[in-house]
Amino acid sequence: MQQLIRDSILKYLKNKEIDFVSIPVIMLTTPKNPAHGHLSTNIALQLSAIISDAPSNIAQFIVQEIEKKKPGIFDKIEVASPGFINFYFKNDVLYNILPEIITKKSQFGHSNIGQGEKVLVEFVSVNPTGPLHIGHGKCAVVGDSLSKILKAAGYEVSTEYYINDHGKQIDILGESVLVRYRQLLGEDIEFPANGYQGNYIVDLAKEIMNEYQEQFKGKNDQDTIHFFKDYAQQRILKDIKEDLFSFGVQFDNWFSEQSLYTENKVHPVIERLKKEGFVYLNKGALWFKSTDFGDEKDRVVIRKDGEATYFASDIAYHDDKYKRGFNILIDIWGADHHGYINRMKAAIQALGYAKDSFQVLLVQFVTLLQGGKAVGMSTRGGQFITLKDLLKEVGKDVARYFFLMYSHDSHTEFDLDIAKSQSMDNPVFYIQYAYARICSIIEKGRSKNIILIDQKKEQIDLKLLDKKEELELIKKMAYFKEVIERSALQRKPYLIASYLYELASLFHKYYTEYKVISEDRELSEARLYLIYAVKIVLENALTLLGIQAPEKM
RNA sequence: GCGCCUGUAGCUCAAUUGGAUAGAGCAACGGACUUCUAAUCCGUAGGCUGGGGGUUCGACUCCCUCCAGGCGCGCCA
Repeated sequence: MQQLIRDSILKYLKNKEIDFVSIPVIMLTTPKNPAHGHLSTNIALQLSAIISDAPSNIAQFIVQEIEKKKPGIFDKIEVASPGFINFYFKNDVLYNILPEIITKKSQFGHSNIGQGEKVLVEFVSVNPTGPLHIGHGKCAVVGDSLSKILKAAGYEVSTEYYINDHGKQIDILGESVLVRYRQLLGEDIEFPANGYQGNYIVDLAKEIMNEYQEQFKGKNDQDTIHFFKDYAQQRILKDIKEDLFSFGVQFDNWFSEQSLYTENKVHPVIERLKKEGFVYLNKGALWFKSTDFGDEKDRVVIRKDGEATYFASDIAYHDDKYKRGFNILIDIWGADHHGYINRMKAAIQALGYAKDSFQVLLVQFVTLLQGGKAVGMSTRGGQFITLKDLLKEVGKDVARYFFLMYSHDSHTEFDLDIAKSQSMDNPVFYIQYAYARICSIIEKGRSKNIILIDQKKEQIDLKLLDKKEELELIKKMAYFKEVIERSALQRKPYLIASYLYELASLFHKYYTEYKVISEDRELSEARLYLIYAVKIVLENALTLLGIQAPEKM
C-alpha cells in the first residue's frame, strides 16, 4: 500500500519535473470516523508543504495513478478537503481477514517489526527489604505485559529482576530483624532510627526465634549480623517471588548485585571509565563525569571509605547486559527514580553504547482509593497495602487490568471499591463476559449441529456478513496487528487494554442486535465464523495482558 | 531555587505522535429481557482541552510564559 502511494508520488514528481525531494514517511491511518474510509493518508498535505502545489491536486494525481494500477481492490478512493485521501476497500477484501485469523489462531496479530532484535526488559527489582506493595505491582504488570507484546511484535525478549542484595539497605534490614529478635527475648535495646518499621520485621524475628530459640540472645557480632541479614533477605525474596508468581509475573533471570562483586565485575568497569578519562578523584572519592553527557552534576562511584556506590554496581550491571548480547535495554522504574535516568544514560554513553539503546519507562504512582479516600503507603513507615493483600481482595485478572488500563505514564487512581465490584462498573468482567458469551454461542451451535469448519472458508458464504456491526467488527480485528506494533514501538501496553475494551464493546452491541444462531443455516454458519474470529482476537489480546479468558461466567 | 511527570465532561481516563465533528466508562435522566448469559444494549444531557501568547492549511498534541498538583535534587539503595 505504502509502495503504491510512493510510486504514484514519484511519478507525480517526474511529471512536474521536480528534481528531488525527500518524501515524508507515508502515514496510513485507520480513521475513527467511518465516513473517512477504511484507510486514510495525509501525504498530499505533507507534500504540499515541501513542493508548491495545492494538496488537492497532488491527491487527485495519486488517486488516479492508484486506480489505474489496482482497479479490483477498492470500492472507491476519494479526496477529501483539504487533501486527505480516503480509501474504501471492497467488502471482499475486508472478509479476507477472517480466514487469516482463524488459520493463524494464537499467532494472529503477531508481526516481525522487531526483527529478532534482542531486548532485555528489567523491572520490579525491588530491594529484598520488604514485601511488594501496590506500586511495585503496577511496575510488574507493565513490564510483564510489555515483554509479551514485544515478543508478539517480533523482538527476542528476556526479562530480568535485579536483586539489590549488597550494600547498606541490606545491612539495615539485618540489624532491624536482629533488634526485634532481641527485644522479643526481653532485652531492652533501642530500635535503630533508620530501621525498617513494618510488622513483617517482627514476624521474621519471631520465625527465627521459633527455629533457633535463644541462640542469638545478647549477640551483636559480625557472624550474627551476617546470619540475620542473609536470613531476612532470602526469606523476603522468597515471598517476593511467590507474590509475583501468583500475579502471573515470571522472570527469565534473577540477577544478583552481589554477584557483580564476587565475580569482580565492578572495578574493571570503573577502570575502563578511568582509562577513557571519565573519572576523577576529589575529596577522597572517585567521581564519574556524568556532566559530560548532560547530567546536572558528577556522581560518586567509589566512596571515600573505598566502597563502591550503588551507581557503580549499576553501571557494571548494565555493561554486563550489553556484554550478554542485548541491543536494547528497557528498564522500568518507579517515577521516584527519574532523577537517576541522566546519570545512567551518561554511563551508557561513556562506555561506548548508543544513547538510545537504553530506555527507561517511568511508571507513575498509584493512588489507592478506598471509600473515596486515598490510602497512603511507604515501605519504611510500614503502612501500606501489599500486593498480596490486593490480590486477595480483587484477584489477579482485575488487578492486572486496572494497572494496565491507563498509560503507565500518568498517575492513576486504583479504586478498590470498583475493582471489587463484580458489576458493570468493572471493565474486566465486561471483556471477559464478551468472551464467555461467544463460547456459549459456539456451544449452542454445536448442540444444533452447526459446527465450525476451521479451514474451509469456501463452504461459508462470508458475503452474508453485510451488517454494519459485522463490518465494524471485521475492521476492528483487522486493526489488531497494528495495535500490537504501536504498543510495542511506543512501549505502551495500555493500548492493548483499550483495544480490548473496544472490541468487546463492538461485540456486545452486535450480540444485542442480531442472533448468531437462527433457522437460516448458511447465515448462522457465517456469523459463527465471525464470532469465532472475535473469540480468537479477544483471547490473543487477553494473553498479552496476562488475563484469563473464561469460557463461562 | 533547579529538573522530570501531570493538568481534557461532575468523577476516572482516551484521542492512532500535527489531522477531519475532542471520545469512552462511571455518576444523572429516559428506554430495551417469552431470545445464543441484562455482568448486556439504545437514547438524552454534559467541553473556552488549567490561563495567556506564538508557530501553520490545521494544535489537546510543538515553542514561550504564568498557575496548580505529584516526584526528585545523598560519598543511601
